[in-house]
Amino acid sequence: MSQTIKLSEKNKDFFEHVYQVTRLIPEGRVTSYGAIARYLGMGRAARMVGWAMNACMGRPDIPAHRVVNRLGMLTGKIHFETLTKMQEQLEAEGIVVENDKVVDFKKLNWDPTLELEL
DNA sequence: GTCTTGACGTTTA
DNA sequence: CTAAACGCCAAGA
Repeated sequence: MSQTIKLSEKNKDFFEHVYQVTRLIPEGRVTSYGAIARYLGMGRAARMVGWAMNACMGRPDIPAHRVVNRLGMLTGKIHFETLTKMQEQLEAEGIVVENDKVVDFKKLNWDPTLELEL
């Protein structure tokens, strides 16, 4: 019955939350999937964040290039228009990327739970 | 309805 | 320190 609809709405809400948080990432900063997932209450479901990102592809309003894994590696670059697009966009914002990973990632790490102070 | 895959993260060997 | 397995939730085949 309404269960299916209810679930769909809930999922949509989760996706939108991911989009909003990603959109709130300041320029020159990066965050991790796990951080967003935890902020949304998903805890260890960091994969869902990546899944949501894949659905957000095609939207320039969502800086998916600012979202990297916990190691600061550009794991999602393969889903971009080009493999170098992600790195180029990061460098354009002042983020130094080397060997497909963000330099000083720890310093540039932007955690919504901390910055937004839940 | 079941199995596999997936832009991750943590834990154990 | 490195490598592999498990756990998480969702979607596609």
